[in-house]
Amino acid sequence: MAKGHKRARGERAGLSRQRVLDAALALVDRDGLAALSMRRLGADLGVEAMTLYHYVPNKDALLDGLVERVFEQAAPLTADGARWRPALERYAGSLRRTLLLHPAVLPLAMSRPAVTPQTLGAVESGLRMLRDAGFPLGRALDVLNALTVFVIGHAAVEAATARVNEQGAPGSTAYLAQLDAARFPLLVEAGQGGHGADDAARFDYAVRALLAGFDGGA
Amino acid sequence: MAKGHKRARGERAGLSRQRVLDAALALVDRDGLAALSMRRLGADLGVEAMTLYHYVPNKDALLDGLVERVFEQAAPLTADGARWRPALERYAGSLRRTLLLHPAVLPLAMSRPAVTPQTLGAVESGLRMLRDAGFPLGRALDVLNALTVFVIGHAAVEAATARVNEQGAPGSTAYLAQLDAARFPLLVEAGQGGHGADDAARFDYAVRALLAGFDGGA
DNA sequence: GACCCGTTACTTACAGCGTAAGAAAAGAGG
DNA sequence: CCTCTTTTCTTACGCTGTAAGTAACGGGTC
Repeated sequence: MAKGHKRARGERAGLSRQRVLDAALALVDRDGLAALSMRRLGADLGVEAMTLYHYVPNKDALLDGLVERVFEQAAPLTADGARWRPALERYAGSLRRTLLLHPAVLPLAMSRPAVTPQTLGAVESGLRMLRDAGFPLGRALDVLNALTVFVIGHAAVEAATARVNEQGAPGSTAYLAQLDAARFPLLVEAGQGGHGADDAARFDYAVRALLAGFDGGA
Repeated sequence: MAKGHKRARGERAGLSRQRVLDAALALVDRDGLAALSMRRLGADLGVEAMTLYHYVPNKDALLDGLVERVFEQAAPLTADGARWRPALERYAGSLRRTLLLHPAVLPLAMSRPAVTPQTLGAVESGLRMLRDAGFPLGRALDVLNALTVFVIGHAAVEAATARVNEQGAPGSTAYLAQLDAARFPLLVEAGQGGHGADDAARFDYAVRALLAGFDGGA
Protein backbone atom coordinates (compact mmCIF):
# COMPACT_ATOMS: atom_id res chain seq x y z
CA MET A 1 0.00 0.00 0.00
CA ALA A 2 0.85 3.62 -0.38
CA LYS A 3 3.66 4.09 -2.84
CA GLY A 4 5.00 6.81 -0.56
CA HIS A 5 6.02 10.34 -1.22
CA LYS A 6 7.80 11.03 2.00
CA ARG A 7 5.07 9.85 4.37
CA ALA A 8 2.55 7.10 3.71
CA ARG A 9 0.12 8.24 1.10
CA GLY A 10 -3.57 8.42 2.02
CA GLU A 11 -3.24 9.01 5.72
CA ARG A 12 -3.43 12.73 5.15
CA ALA A 13 -5.11 12.80 1.78
CA GLY A 14 -6.40 16.15 0.66
CA LEU A 15 -5.39 19.03 2.88
CA SER A 16 -7.41 22.13 2.30
CA ARG A 17 -8.10 25.45 3.91
CA GLN A 18 -10.89 23.83 5.90
CA ARG A 19 -8.71 21.01 7.15
CA VAL A 20 -5.94 23.43 8.05
CA LEU A 21 -8.34 25.63 10.00
CA ASP A 22 -9.89 22.65 11.77
CA ALA A 23 -6.49 21.36 12.79
CA ALA A 24 -5.53 24.82 14.02
CA LEU A 25 -8.73 25.04 16.04
CA ALA A 26 -8.11 21.63 17.55
CA LEU A 27 -4.53 22.56 18.39
CA VAL A 28 -5.62 25.81 20.02
CA ASP A 29 -8.41 24.11 21.97
CA ARG A 30 -5.96 21.53 23.21
CA ASP A 31 -2.82 23.55 23.97
CA GLY A 32 -3.85 27.18 23.97
CA LEU A 33 -3.39 30.05 21.60
CA ALA A 34 0.26 30.56 22.45
CA ALA A 35 1.05 27.02 21.29
CA LEU A 36 -0.13 27.74 17.77
CA SER A 37 2.84 28.09 15.47
CA MET A 38 3.10 27.28 11.80
CA ARG A 39 5.66 24.57 12.50
CA ARG A 40 3.56 22.90 15.17
CA LEU A 41 0.41 23.08 13.09
CA GLY A 42 2.30 21.60 10.18
CA ALA A 43 3.51 18.78 12.38
CA ASP A 44 -0.06 18.04 13.45
CA LEU A 45 -0.99 17.71 9.80
CA GLY A 46 2.07 15.64 8.86
CA VAL A 47 3.49 18.44 6.77
CA GLU A 48 6.23 21.05 6.89
CA ALA A 49 5.39 24.59 8.02
CA MET A 50 5.80 26.25 4.66
CA THR A 51 3.26 23.94 3.08
CA LEU A 52 0.54 25.70 5.03
CA TYR A 53 1.21 28.89 3.12
CA HIS A 54 -0.51 27.33 0.16
CA TYR A 55 -3.81 27.34 2.00
CA VAL A 56 -3.46 30.50 4.04
CA PRO A 57 -1.58 33.65 3.01
CA ASN A 58 -0.05 34.23 6.45
CA LYS A 59 -0.55 33.53 10.10
CA ASP A 60 -2.85 36.48 10.67
CA ALA A 61 -5.23 35.20 8.02
CA LEU A 62 -5.15 31.85 9.73
CA LEU A 63 -6.25 33.52 12.95
CA ASP A 64 -9.05 35.28 11.09
CA GLY A 65 -10.09 31.91 9.77
CA LEU A 66 -10.23 30.51 13.28
CA VAL A 67 -12.71 33.17 14.36
CA GLU A 68 -14.77 32.66 11.24
CA ARG A 69 -14.90 28.92 11.85
CA VAL A 70 -16.13 29.33 15.42
CA PHE A 71 -18.84 31.79 14.46
CA GLU A 72 -20.06 29.38 11.82
CA GLN A 73 -20.76 26.84 14.52
CA ALA A 74 -23.22 29.02 16.42
CA ALA A 75 -26.91 28.66 15.67
CA PRO A 76 -28.05 30.95 12.86
CA LEU A 77 -30.06 34.02 13.77
CA THR A 78 -33.42 33.05 12.35
CA ALA A 79 -36.04 35.73 12.13
CA ASP A 80 -39.50 34.59 13.02
CA GLY A 81 -41.68 37.64 12.62
CA ALA A 82 -42.40 39.93 15.53
CA ARG A 83 -40.84 37.70 18.19
CA TRP A 84 -37.49 39.43 17.87
CA ARG A 85 -36.58 39.43 21.55
CA PRO A 86 -36.72 35.67 22.12
CA ALA A 87 -34.95 35.18 18.79
CA LEU A 88 -32.09 37.43 19.82
CA GLU A 89 -31.97 35.80 23.25
CA ARG A 90 -31.64 32.36 21.67
CA TYR A 91 -28.99 33.62 19.29
CA ALA A 92 -27.04 35.18 22.16
CA GLY A 93 -27.21 32.00 24.20
CA SER A 94 -26.07 29.86 21.31
CA LEU A 95 -23.20 32.17 20.46
CA ARG A 96 -22.09 32.24 24.08
CA ARG A 97 -22.08 28.47 24.39
CA THR A 98 -20.16 28.07 21.16
CA LEU A 99 -17.57 30.63 22.19
CA LEU A 100 -17.09 28.94 25.54
CA LEU A 101 -16.34 25.69 23.72
CA HIS A 102 -13.33 27.42 22.16
CA PRO A 103 -12.14 29.84 24.81
CA ALA A 104 -8.73 30.17 23.23
CA VAL A 105 -10.13 32.04 20.24
CA LEU A 106 -11.93 34.62 22.38
CA PRO A 107 -9.01 37.05 22.40
CA LEU A 108 -9.03 36.83 18.62
CA ALA A 109 -12.78 37.31 18.34
CA MET A 110 -12.43 40.49 20.34
CA SER A 111 -9.81 42.16 18.22
CA ARG A 112 -11.34 41.35 14.86
CA PRO A 113 -14.61 42.76 13.62
CA ALA A 114 -16.62 39.60 13.03
CA VAL A 115 -17.76 40.56 9.57
CA THR A 116 -16.33 37.81 7.46
CA PRO A 117 -18.55 36.88 4.51
CA GLN A 118 -19.94 34.00 6.57
CA THR A 119 -21.27 36.15 9.40
CA LEU A 120 -22.77 38.72 7.08
CA GLY A 121 -25.70 36.46 6.41
CA ALA A 122 -26.59 36.39 10.10
CA VAL A 123 -26.37 40.16 10.29
CA GLU A 124 -28.56 40.58 7.25
CA SER A 125 -31.34 38.38 8.59
CA GLY A 126 -31.07 40.07 11.98
CA LEU A 127 -31.49 43.43 10.30
CA ARG A 128 -34.56 42.25 8.45
CA MET A 129 -36.12 40.93 11.62
CA LEU A 130 -35.53 44.13 13.56
CA ARG A 131 -36.68 46.39 10.75
CA ASP A 132 -39.87 44.38 10.48
CA ALA A 133 -40.28 44.89 14.21
CA GLY A 134 -40.23 48.64 13.65
CA PHE A 135 -36.60 49.59 14.29
CA PRO A 136 -34.96 52.16 12.04
CA LEU A 137 -32.18 50.48 10.09
CA GLY A 138 -29.35 52.29 11.84
CA ARG A 139 -30.78 51.45 15.22
CA ALA A 140 -31.17 47.83 14.23
CA LEU A 141 -27.49 47.67 13.39
CA ASP A 142 -26.69 49.19 16.76
CA VAL A 143 -28.76 46.59 18.55
CA LEU A 144 -27.01 43.74 16.78
CA ASN A 145 -23.60 45.27 17.38
CA ALA A 146 -24.29 45.88 21.04
CA LEU A 147 -25.62 42.39 21.56
CA THR A 148 -22.74 40.69 19.77
CA VAL A 149 -20.15 42.78 21.56
CA PHE A 150 -21.75 42.00 24.86
CA VAL A 151 -21.89 38.27 24.21
CA ILE A 152 -18.24 38.08 23.16
CA GLY A 153 -17.14 40.24 26.06
CA HIS A 154 -19.14 38.28 28.58
CA ALA A 155 -17.80 34.99 27.30
CA ALA A 156 -14.28 36.37 27.46
CA VAL A 157 -14.72 37.39 31.07
CA GLU A 158 -16.25 34.03 31.94
CA ALA A 159 -13.39 32.17 30.32
CA ALA A 160 -10.74 34.35 31.91
CA THR A 161 -12.37 34.00 35.31
CA ALA A 162 -12.60 30.23 34.99
CA ARG A 163 -8.98 30.00 33.92
CA VAL A 164 -7.85 32.22 36.75
CA ASN A 165 -10.01 30.48 39.33
CA GLU A 166 -8.44 27.10 38.85
CA GLN A 167 -5.05 28.45 39.80
CA GLY A 168 -6.00 30.77 42.66
CA ALA A 169 -4.42 33.72 40.90
CA PRO A 170 -5.47 37.36 41.25
CA GLY A 171 -9.07 37.68 40.08
CA SER A 172 -10.29 34.35 41.38
CA THR A 173 -13.12 34.31 43.88
CA ALA A 174 -10.72 32.73 46.34
CA TYR A 175 -8.45 35.67 45.78
CA LEU A 176 -11.32 38.09 46.21
CA ALA A 177 -12.41 36.44 49.44
CA GLN A 178 -9.03 36.89 51.07
CA LEU A 179 -8.71 40.54 50.15
CA ASP A 180 -8.32 43.18 52.76
CA ALA A 181 -11.84 43.14 54.14
CA ALA A 182 -11.38 46.58 55.62
CA ARG A 183 -10.60 48.25 52.31
CA PHE A 184 -12.99 46.28 50.13
CA PRO A 185 -15.82 45.03 52.36
CA LEU A 186 -18.42 44.70 49.63
CA LEU A 187 -16.08 42.97 47.22
CA VAL A 188 -15.14 40.47 49.89
CA GLU A 189 -18.78 39.87 50.72
CA ALA A 190 -19.68 39.43 47.06
CA GLY A 191 -16.72 37.07 46.67
CA GLN A 192 -17.73 34.94 49.65
CA GLY A 193 -21.47 34.57 49.39
CA GLY A 194 -22.64 32.70 46.33
CA HIS A 195 -24.44 35.25 44.19
CA GLY A 196 -27.26 32.79 43.87
CA ALA A 197 -27.06 32.24 40.13
CA ASP A 198 -24.66 30.51 37.79
CA ASP A 199 -22.95 32.16 34.86
CA ALA A 200 -25.58 31.14 32.34
CA ALA A 201 -28.43 32.57 34.42
CA ARG A 202 -26.54 35.80 35.02
CA PHE A 203 -25.79 36.02 31.32
CA ASP A 204 -29.42 35.49 30.37
CA TYR A 205 -30.51 38.13 32.81
CA ALA A 206 -28.08 40.67 31.41
CA VAL A 207 -29.09 39.92 27.83
CA ARG A 208 -32.75 40.37 28.70
CA ALA A 209 -31.89 43.64 30.42
CA LEU A 210 -30.03 44.86 27.35
CA LEU A 211 -32.82 43.94 24.96
CA ALA A 212 -35.49 45.34 27.25
CA GLY A 213 -33.58 48.61 27.26
CA PHE A 214 -33.48 48.71 23.49
CA ASP A 215 -37.14 47.82 23.31
CA GLY A 216 -38.21 50.69 25.54
CA GLY A 217 -35.83 53.27 24.12
CA ALA A 218 -36.28 52.55 20.43
CA MET B 1 30.49 65.84 30.50
CA ALA B 2 29.09 62.76 32.10
CA LYS B 3 31.82 60.46 33.29
CA GLY B 4 29.91 57.78 31.41
CA HIS B 5 29.13 54.29 32.32
CA LYS B 6 28.30 53.21 28.86
CA ARG B 7 25.79 55.91 28.03
CA ALA B 8 25.77 59.49 29.28
CA ARG B 9 24.84 59.51 32.92
CA GLY B 10 21.74 61.39 34.02
CA GLU B 11 19.87 61.39 30.75
CA ARG B 12 17.95 58.30 31.86
CA ALA B 13 18.25 58.65 35.61
CA GLY B 14 16.01 56.40 37.61
CA LEU B 15 14.16 53.77 35.63
CA SER B 16 11.35 52.16 37.52
CA ARG B 17 8.37 49.96 36.89
CA GLN B 18 6.30 53.07 36.25
CA ARG B 19 8.78 54.48 33.76
CA VAL B 20 9.04 51.15 32.01
CA LEU B 21 5.26 50.83 31.73
CA ASP B 22 4.90 54.39 30.50
CA ALA B 23 7.53 53.86 27.85
CA ALA B 24 5.83 50.63 26.79
CA LEU B 25 2.50 52.41 26.54
CA ALA B 26 4.05 55.18 24.48
CA LEU B 27 5.71 52.66 22.19
CA VAL B 28 2.48 50.74 21.72
CA ASP B 29 0.47 53.89 21.09
CA ARG B 30 3.02 54.96 18.50
CA ASP B 31 3.84 51.75 16.66
CA GLY B 32 1.19 49.23 17.66
CA LEU B 33 1.12 46.22 19.89
CA ALA B 34 3.07 44.01 17.51
CA ALA B 35 6.02 46.41 17.66
CA LEU B 36 6.45 45.92 21.40
CA SER B 37 9.46 43.75 22.03
CA MET B 38 11.77 43.77 25.01
CA ARG B 39 14.68 44.86 22.85
CA ARG B 40 12.80 47.73 21.27
CA LEU B 41 11.42 48.88 24.60
CA GLY B 42 14.89 48.71 26.06
CA ALA B 43 16.22 50.79 23.19
CA ASP B 44 13.55 53.42 23.80
CA LEU B 45 14.75 53.64 27.39
CA GLY B 46 18.43 53.67 26.49
CA VAL B 47 18.97 50.26 28.00
CA GLU B 48 19.49 46.65 26.98
CA ALA B 49 16.55 44.27 26.88
CA MET B 50 17.56 42.18 29.87
CA THR B 51 17.67 45.21 32.11
CA LEU B 52 13.90 45.42 31.92
CA TYR B 53 13.60 42.11 33.72
CA HIS B 54 14.57 43.93 36.87
CA TYR B 55 11.32 45.87 36.81
CA VAL B 56 8.99 43.30 35.31
CA PRO B 57 9.16 39.52 35.76
CA ASN B 58 8.37 38.76 32.12
CA LYS B 59 6.65 40.13 29.08
CA ASP B 60 3.22 38.94 30.09
CA ALA B 61 3.40 40.87 33.33
CA LEU B 62 4.42 43.91 31.32
CA LEU B 63 1.26 43.55 29.25
CA ASP B 64 -0.80 43.25 32.43
CA GLY B 65 0.83 46.45 33.60
CA LEU B 66 -0.17 48.22 30.39
CA VAL B 67 -3.84 47.42 30.96
CA GLU B 68 -3.62 48.47 34.57
CA ARG B 69 -2.02 51.76 33.58
CA VAL B 70 -4.76 52.60 31.08
CA PHE B 71 -7.57 51.80 33.49
CA GLU B 72 -5.97 54.09 36.05
CA GLN B 73 -6.37 56.96 33.65
CA ALA B 74 -10.15 56.70 33.41
CA ALA B 75 -12.25 58.85 35.69
CA PRO B 76 -13.00 57.13 39.01
CA LEU B 77 -16.47 55.78 39.52
CA THR B 78 -17.73 58.15 42.19
CA ALA B 79 -20.93 57.25 43.94
CA ASP B 80 -23.22 60.17 44.57
CA GLY B 81 -26.21 58.75 46.34
CA ALA B 82 -29.25 57.58 44.45
CA ARG B 83 -28.17 58.99 41.10
CA TRP B 84 -26.55 55.74 40.07
CA ARG B 85 -27.58 55.78 36.45
CA PRO B 86 -25.96 59.09 35.48
CA ALA B 87 -22.91 58.10 37.53
CA LEU B 88 -22.51 54.85 35.61
CA GLU B 89 -23.13 56.64 32.32
CA ARG B 90 -20.36 59.11 33.11
CA TYR B 91 -18.04 56.33 34.13
CA ALA B 92 -18.77 54.40 30.95
CA GLY B 93 -18.13 57.45 28.80
CA SER B 94 -14.87 58.22 30.52
CA LEU B 95 -13.65 54.65 30.26
CA ARG B 96 -14.56 54.52 26.59
CA ARG B 97 -12.70 57.73 25.81
CA THR B 98 -9.63 56.58 27.72
CA LEU B 99 -9.61 53.22 25.96
CA LEU B 100 -9.90 54.88 22.57
CA LEU B 101 -6.82 56.95 23.39
CA HIS B 102 -4.87 53.71 23.62
CA PRO B 103 -6.49 51.44 21.07
CA ALA B 104 -3.49 49.12 20.94
CA VAL B 105 -4.11 47.87 24.46
CA LEU B 106 -7.73 46.96 23.76
CA PRO B 107 -6.93 43.40 22.74
CA LEU B 108 -5.08 43.05 26.02
CA ALA B 109 -7.89 44.56 28.07
CA MET B 110 -10.23 42.00 26.60
CA SER B 111 -8.25 38.91 27.48
CA ARG B 112 -7.39 39.89 31.02
CA PRO B 113 -9.93 40.23 33.80
CA ALA B 114 -9.55 43.85 34.77
CA VAL B 115 -9.20 43.16 38.45
CA THR B 116 -5.78 44.44 39.25
CA PRO B 117 -5.50 45.97 42.73
CA GLN B 118 -5.89 49.40 41.15
CA THR B 119 -9.29 48.73 39.61
CA LEU B 120 -10.69 47.06 42.70
CA GLY B 121 -11.30 50.42 44.30
CA ALA B 122 -13.57 51.45 41.45
CA VAL B 123 -15.50 48.21 41.71
CA GLU B 124 -15.89 48.60 45.45
CA SER B 125 -17.34 52.08 45.25
CA GLY B 126 -19.57 51.00 42.39
CA LEU B 127 -20.88 48.17 44.52
CA ARG B 128 -21.59 50.54 47.39
CA MET B 129 -23.48 52.88 45.13
CA LEU B 130 -25.63 50.17 43.61
CA ARG B 131 -26.35 48.48 46.92
CA ASP B 132 -27.45 51.82 48.35
CA ALA B 133 -29.72 52.13 45.34
CA GLY B 134 -31.40 48.87 46.33
CA PHE B 135 -29.59 46.27 44.25
CA PRO B 136 -28.77 42.93 45.83
CA LEU B 137 -25.00 42.60 46.03
CA GLY B 138 -24.73 39.84 43.45
CA ARG B 139 -26.87 41.78 41.01
CA ALA B 140 -24.78 44.88 41.57
CA LEU B 141 -21.67 42.95 40.58
CA ASP B 142 -23.46 41.72 37.49
CA VAL B 143 -24.39 45.26 36.50
CA LEU B 144 -20.81 46.46 36.84
CA ASN B 145 -19.46 43.48 34.96
CA ALA B 146 -21.95 43.83 32.17
CA LEU B 147 -21.29 47.53 31.82
CA THR B 148 -17.50 47.18 31.84
CA VAL B 149 -17.57 44.32 29.38
CA PHE B 150 -19.82 46.28 27.10
CA VAL B 151 -17.64 49.38 27.22
CA ILE B 152 -14.46 47.47 26.45
CA GLY B 153 -16.12 45.50 23.69
CA HIS B 154 -17.67 48.54 22.12
CA ALA B 155 -14.40 50.43 22.19
CA ALA B 156 -12.66 47.42 20.63
CA VAL B 157 -15.15 47.32 17.80
CA GLU B 158 -14.89 51.06 17.27
CA ALA B 159 -11.11 50.88 17.13
CA ALA B 160 -11.09 47.87 14.83
CA THR B 161 -13.64 49.50 12.54
CA ALA B 162 -11.69 52.73 12.41
CA ARG B 163 -8.46 50.86 11.63
CA VAL B 164 -10.14 48.80 8.97
CA ASN B 165 -11.97 51.75 7.44
CA GLU B 166 -8.86 53.69 6.66
CA GLN B 167 -7.59 50.91 4.45
CA GLY B 168 -10.82 49.90 2.75
CA ALA B 169 -10.45 46.32 3.95
CA PRO B 170 -13.27 43.89 4.64
CA GLY B 171 -15.50 45.33 7.34
CA SER B 172 -15.20 48.95 6.32
CA THR B 173 -18.32 50.84 5.42
CA ALA B 174 -16.87 51.26 1.95
CA TYR B 175 -16.55 47.51 1.77
CA LEU B 176 -20.09 47.07 3.06
CA ALA B 177 -21.46 49.50 0.51
CA GLN B 178 -20.02 47.57 -2.44
CA LEU B 179 -21.32 44.21 -1.28
CA ASP B 180 -23.63 42.20 -3.39
CA ALA B 181 -26.77 44.28 -2.99
CA ALA B 182 -28.92 41.35 -4.01
CA ARG B 183 -27.73 39.07 -1.25
CA PHE B 184 -27.40 41.67 1.49
CA PRO B 185 -29.78 44.52 0.65
CA LEU B 186 -30.22 45.78 4.20
CA LEU B 187 -26.53 45.64 5.01
CA VAL B 188 -25.76 47.63 1.90
CA GLU B 189 -28.42 50.15 2.74
CA ALA B 190 -27.15 50.49 6.29
CA GLY B 191 -23.62 50.85 4.97
CA GLN B 192 -24.58 53.58 2.50
CA GLY B 193 -26.94 55.82 4.41
CA GLY B 194 -25.36 57.57 7.35
CA HIS B 195 -27.02 56.08 10.40
CA GLY B 196 -27.59 59.59 11.65
CA ALA B 197 -25.44 59.40 14.76
CA ASP B 198 -21.74 59.27 15.48
CA ASP B 199 -20.06 56.56 17.50
CA ALA B 200 -20.25 58.45 20.78
CA ALA B 201 -23.99 59.05 20.45
CA ARG B 202 -24.62 55.45 19.51
CA PHE B 203 -22.51 54.33 22.45
CA ASP B 204 -24.41 56.55 24.87
CA TYR B 205 -27.69 55.27 23.58
CA ALA B 206 -26.65 51.65 24.06
CA VAL B 207 -25.33 52.32 27.57
CA ARG B 208 -28.59 53.98 28.53
CA ALA B 209 -30.49 51.04 27.10
CA LEU B 210 -28.41 48.60 29.10
CA LEU B 211 -28.82 50.52 32.36
CA ALA B 212 -32.51 51.06 31.76
CA GLY B 213 -32.89 47.33 31.34
CA PHE B 214 -31.15 46.67 34.63
CA ASP B 215 -33.24 49.31 36.33
CA GLY B 216 -36.51 47.82 35.27
CA GLY B 217 -35.53 44.22 35.82
CA ALA B 218 -33.78 44.54 39.17
C1' DG C 1 41.33 56.88 51.26
C1' DA C 2 40.14 51.39 50.99
C1' DC C 3 36.94 47.75 51.20
C1' DC C 4 32.65 45.35 50.45
C1' DC C 5 28.03 44.39 48.91
C1' DG C 6 23.57 44.86 47.01
C1' DT C 7 21.55 46.76 42.96
C1' DT C 8 21.57 47.73 38.30
C1' DA C 9 23.18 46.98 33.77
C1' DC C 10 25.42 44.48 30.01
C1' DT C 11 27.00 40.33 27.29
C1' DT C 12 26.45 36.08 25.44
C1' DA C 13 23.77 32.28 24.03
C1' DC C 14 19.79 29.27 22.81
C1' DA C 15 15.70 27.58 21.00
C1' DG C 16 11.93 28.98 18.65
C1' DC C 17 9.29 32.12 15.61
C1' DG C 18 7.15 33.94 10.73
C1' DT C 19 8.19 33.70 6.23
C1' DA C 20 11.02 34.82 1.59
C1' DA C 21 13.20 32.09 -2.18
C1' DG C 22 13.91 28.26 -4.77
C1' DA C 23 14.43 23.25 -5.57
C1' DA C 24 12.19 18.91 -5.90
C1' DA C 25 8.52 15.70 -6.17
C1' DA C 26 3.75 14.19 -7.60
C1' DG C 27 -0.09 14.03 -10.51
C1' DA C 28 -2.51 15.24 -15.06
C1' DG C 29 -2.81 15.58 -20.07
C1' DG C 30 -0.88 14.95 -24.28
C1' DC D 1 7.85 9.61 -23.02
C1' DC D 2 7.73 14.60 -22.04
C1' DT D 3 5.77 18.86 -20.09
C1' DC D 4 3.06 21.67 -17.19
C1' DT D 5 0.73 22.71 -12.73
C1' DT D 6 0.13 22.01 -8.12
C1' DT D 7 1.82 20.63 -3.93
C1' DT D 8 5.55 19.85 -0.84
C1' DC D 9 10.17 20.23 1.15
C1' DT D 10 14.73 22.62 2.06
C1' DT D 11 17.37 26.25 3.33
C1' DA D 12 18.09 30.64 5.16
C1' DC D 13 17.40 35.29 7.49
C1' DG D 14 16.28 38.30 10.99
C1' DC D 15 13.64 38.52 14.83
C1' DT D 16 11.71 36.98 19.41
C1' DG D 17 11.65 35.96 24.88
C1' DT D 18 14.62 34.94 28.29
C1' DA D 19 18.25 31.84 31.07
C1' DA D 20 23.02 32.40 32.71
C1' DG D 21 27.00 34.72 33.89
C1' DT D 22 29.73 39.03 34.31
C1' DA D 23 30.89 43.67 35.00
C1' DA D 24 30.12 48.32 36.71
C1' DC D 25 28.01 51.35 39.84
C1' DG D 26 26.38 53.72 44.45
C1' DG D 27 26.52 53.84 49.27
C1' DG D 28 27.83 52.17 53.71
C1' DT D 29 31.46 50.98 56.78
C1' DC D 30 36.23 51.16 58.49
